[in-house]
Amino acid sequence: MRILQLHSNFIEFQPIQKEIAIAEDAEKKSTRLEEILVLFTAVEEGDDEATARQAIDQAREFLEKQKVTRILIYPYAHLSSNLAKPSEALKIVKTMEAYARGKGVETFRAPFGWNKQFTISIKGHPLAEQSRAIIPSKEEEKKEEKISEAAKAEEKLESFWFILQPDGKMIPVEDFDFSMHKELEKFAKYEISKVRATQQMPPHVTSMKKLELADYEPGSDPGHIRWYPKGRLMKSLLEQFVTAKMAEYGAMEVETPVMYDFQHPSLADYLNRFPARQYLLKSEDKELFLRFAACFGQFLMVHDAQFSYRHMPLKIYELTRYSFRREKSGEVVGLRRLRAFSMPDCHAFCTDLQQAEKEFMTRFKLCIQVLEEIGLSKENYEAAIRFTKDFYEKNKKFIASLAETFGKPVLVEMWKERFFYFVLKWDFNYVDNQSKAAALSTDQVDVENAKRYEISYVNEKGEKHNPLILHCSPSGAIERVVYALLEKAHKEQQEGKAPMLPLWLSPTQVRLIPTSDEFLSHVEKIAEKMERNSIRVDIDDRAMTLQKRIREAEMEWIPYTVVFGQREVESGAFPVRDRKTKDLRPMKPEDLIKEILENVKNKPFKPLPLPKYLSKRPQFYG
RNA sequence: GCCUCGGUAGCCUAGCCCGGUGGGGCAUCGCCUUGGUAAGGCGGUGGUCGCGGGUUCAAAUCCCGCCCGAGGCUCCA
Repeated sequence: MRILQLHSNFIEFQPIQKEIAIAEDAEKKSTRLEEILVLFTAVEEGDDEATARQAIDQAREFLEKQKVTRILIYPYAHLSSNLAKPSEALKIVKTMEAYARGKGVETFRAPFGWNKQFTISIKGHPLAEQSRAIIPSKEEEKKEEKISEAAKAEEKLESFWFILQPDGKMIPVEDFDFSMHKELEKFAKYEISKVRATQQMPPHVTSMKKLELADYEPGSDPGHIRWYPKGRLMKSLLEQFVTAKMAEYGAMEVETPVMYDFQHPSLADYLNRFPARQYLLKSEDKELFLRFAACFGQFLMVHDAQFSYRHMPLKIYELTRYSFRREKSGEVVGLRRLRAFSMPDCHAFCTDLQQAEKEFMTRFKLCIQVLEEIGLSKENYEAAIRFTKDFYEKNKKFIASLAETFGKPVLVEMWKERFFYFVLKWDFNYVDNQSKAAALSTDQVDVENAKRYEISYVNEKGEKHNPLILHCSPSGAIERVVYALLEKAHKEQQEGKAPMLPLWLSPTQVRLIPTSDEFLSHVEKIAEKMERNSIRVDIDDRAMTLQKRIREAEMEWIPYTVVFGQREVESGAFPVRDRKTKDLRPMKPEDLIKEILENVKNKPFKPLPLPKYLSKRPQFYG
C-alpha cells in the first residue's frame, strides 16, 4: 500500500465521473474539509486487512503528535503501478475507514472508483508532506493462505517406485519390462517422471457437451458443473448403483453437513494432515470450511456412538453431494478434476490390523466388481499400491496378496517415512487419451484419526481402544466415472468401433422412427409396451427426412434405432439398427425387450428424463 | 498459482498480420417436401466481436488490465 500523507489547511474535492463498474454511489457535489490529515491511498496487490490497520495506526501516531483530529481517506490509484483489483481495494479502503472510526478518529472518505478533482492547501511544517509504503508482513500472508502442513510436507516427500507382480515379486520400476503393459507404463510415467504428451482438447469435454450430458457453468467458480437432463440421469443412476452396492456390502448410509467450523479442535488438526485447499466461508463470527470428503461428519458421528468389538467392523457410508476442493485453477479440467464433486465415501472401523486386512481385501474385491459392473474392466485401468517402508517390512505377504488378487502388475510407491495419516493405500487409475491418470476407487488404512477424533470401542475385556479406520471410495467421484466412460468410448472410436455408453446408462435405449405421421399410433403402442418393461424409449416424430433422423440417433449414441412404416405393419417384425454390432437385425419387439432386460439386469432404472417426443424437446447445447 | 495459446449469434468458423458498415455453415422459427437406414429445398429471426480501459477522425482488428477455456509447469486422498 502506498500513501501520500498531507497535513492540510483545507481540501476541496468533487466527484466528476465514474471510472469503473464497481464505483461507489456518490453525489457530484463539492466537499470542503479544513484542518485535516489527507491520506492519498493506493491499495496494492497483496494488501490485506492487517495492512489497512497498520496504515491507520501510523497515521494516528501523526495525529497524536500534531494535535490533528480528523483524517480524509482519499483513494488515489496513481501512486502505484502494482494496484490491487478494484473490488479488493475497495474492501481494504473500507476496512481503513471502519478501523479509524473504531479508534475514535473523525474520519472522512472520498468515493472510490471516481474521477475526482481537488484543490488542496498544505501546511508549511517539515512533517506536513510524507510518503509511505506499507508492505504486508510475511507472517500475515501465511495466516491468510492456510495451506495445510501436509500439503507442504508433500512437496518434500520422497518416494521409491516399484512394480509389484501378481506372483509377489517387486521390481524397481526402471528394471521392469513394460512391453506387455503399455497402459501401466503410461501410468507409471505419469506418476513418476510427470511426462505429458498431447496437445488436444480432452475428448470427454467435447463428448459431454455434444451429448448434452454436462457443461461448464460460467456463472460459478471453475470446476463446478451443470448437468443437463441426460447427464443428470446418468449421474443419478451411477449414484443409485454405487449406493445399492454399499448397502449390499453392509454399510449404513448416513448424511452429514457440508460445512464445518474451522476452529473445532479435531478438525483443525485433521485439516493440517490433508493436503487440500479448502473453500472458506465466513458467517457471522464463525469461520467455516466446505468439506472435501465425508470423513468429518462420519468421524464426529462415530465419536458420539456407543459400540464394541461385537459391532465391528463398523461400516458407515455417505455419497457426498458435494465434496469441495479448491484445486489450483490450472488443474481443473472437464470432469477429470473438479472443485465440487460427488464422492461415495465409506469408512470401516476395525478392531485391529488382522480385522483391517481382512476387510481391506473384501473391499478391494468389491471395488473391482463395482467398476466392472459400471462398465470399466481391469483392462481399462491401472492399480497403484502405496505404503510406508516400515509397514511393508511387517506385511509383505498381505501386500503381495493384493497384487495377486488384481492379477496384473501394479505400480508401487514406497515412502521412507509416514507423512500422511495412513500406512497403506491403493488406488485404481484411469489412463486417458492424453496419457493422464485419474484415480477412481481407493481405500486406505488410517492409523491416526481414531485418536484425533477420540473414537473408541470396547474390547472383550471391557477396555477402551482406538480402532483402525479404512477410508474407501468404491468408485471414486461419480463425475470422474462419467469422465472415464467418455474417455473409454473415445478410445474405442479411435480403434474403429462406434463410441457407446453402457446400455443401462444410455439416456435413450431405443429410438423409434415412424416413416410418416401415419404410423405414429403404431409406434406409440410399441413404446408403451417397452415402457411397461422399464426401457427408456423415445419417438422421433419430427418432420425431417428419415435419413436425417437416423443420423441424429447415431450422433446421440443411441444403442437401438428402429424405423417403422408400412412394411412393419404388414410383417409384424421390425429392423433394429444395432449400434454395437453395426448390423440391421430383423427382430420382434418382444425379442428386443428381452435382449435389453438381459443386458441391464440388476441395474437401477429411471425413466426417460426428457419428453418422449423429439418434437417437444428443447436443445440445451449447440 | 506461473508460462504459452485462444475467446466472433445456442454450436462450428472466416475476417485480425496490414484499422474504414462483421460473412458462411449447423441449430432455432415459417413454408414446401411423407421420406426406407448417417445431412431434402426455400425463406426469416438472431451479434454489447469475452469484459473494462487506452490509442485513433474511426477498433472485431493496435496497446494495457481482468475474466473464462486449452496445453505445459506444478499438483492430484
